[in-house]
Amino acid sequence: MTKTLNDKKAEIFKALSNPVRLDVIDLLLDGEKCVCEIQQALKKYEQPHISKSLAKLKSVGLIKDRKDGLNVYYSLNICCMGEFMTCLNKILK
Amino acid sequence: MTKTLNDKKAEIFKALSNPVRLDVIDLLLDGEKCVCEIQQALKKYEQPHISKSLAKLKSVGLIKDRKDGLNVYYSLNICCMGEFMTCLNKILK
DNA sequence: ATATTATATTCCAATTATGGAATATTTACA
DNA sequence: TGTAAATATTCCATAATTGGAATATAATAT
Repeated sequence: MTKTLNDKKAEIFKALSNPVRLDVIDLLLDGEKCVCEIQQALKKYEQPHISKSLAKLKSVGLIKDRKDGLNVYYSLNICCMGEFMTCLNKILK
Repeated sequence: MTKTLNDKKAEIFKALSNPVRLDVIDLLLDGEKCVCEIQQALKKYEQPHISKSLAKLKSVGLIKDRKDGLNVYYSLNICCMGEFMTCLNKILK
C-alpha cells in the first residue's frame, strides 16, 4: 500500500514522540553536535539508546549526519523545528 | 514520577503520530467543525474511531470542544499548528 | 416515557514501540 | 597487524498503541 502524505507526517511525529529523542532535538536546535557531545550532555541515557534515537530521527529526515574521522556529527534537517518547539514551550509553560 | 517538559511534548507528538488524527487536524485547520461534519468528510473511518481520535487530540490540549444541543463542535487549540504543517508539507512534497 | 440522533466508551486481539544488555562496526594510530 | 575509541546494530522481554465490534450516554422531540 502506498503511503499518503499524512502517513509520512505521522512517521515524523512518531519519531518526535519520545522524551529522549526530544532531548536530542533540543541539543541540535543549538547547532551541529557530534555524538560524543550529545552523550556528554545526556549522560543519563545509555550510549546505544542515544545511538538508536539518532537513527530514528535520521530515518524520517528530521536530522542529517556527517562523518569526520571517528566522529559523526548530527544536525537538524528541517528549518521550522525551532519555531514549533518555542510555540509548544509557551503553551506548556 | 513527575513529568518533564519533554515528557509532555512527547505526548503531544504522540497524539499527532497517526494518519487519522492528522486527517482530523487538516479539517480543523479550516475552522471549527462538528463531529458530524468530520465524519462526513472522513467516511472511510468508523464513527467510534473518529470519536476516539478526537478524544486523544483533546486529551493533550491540541483541540477543544463546545457542545450545542446534540452536536459537539471541535476546533484547534494551538495557533502554530498550521505553520508547522505547511512546513512539513513543503519538505514532503 | 420512549424513540431517535449524535457522540463517546469499553473490550479485546494483533501489532508496534521501548530500552537494557550484549555485540558489532568503523576509523585512526602505534 | 593489533588495539583503542567512537558509534551502530541486534536480540529480547515488557509495555503501549491500534482499530474493529459492541455497547453506552446525552440531548431532543414526539
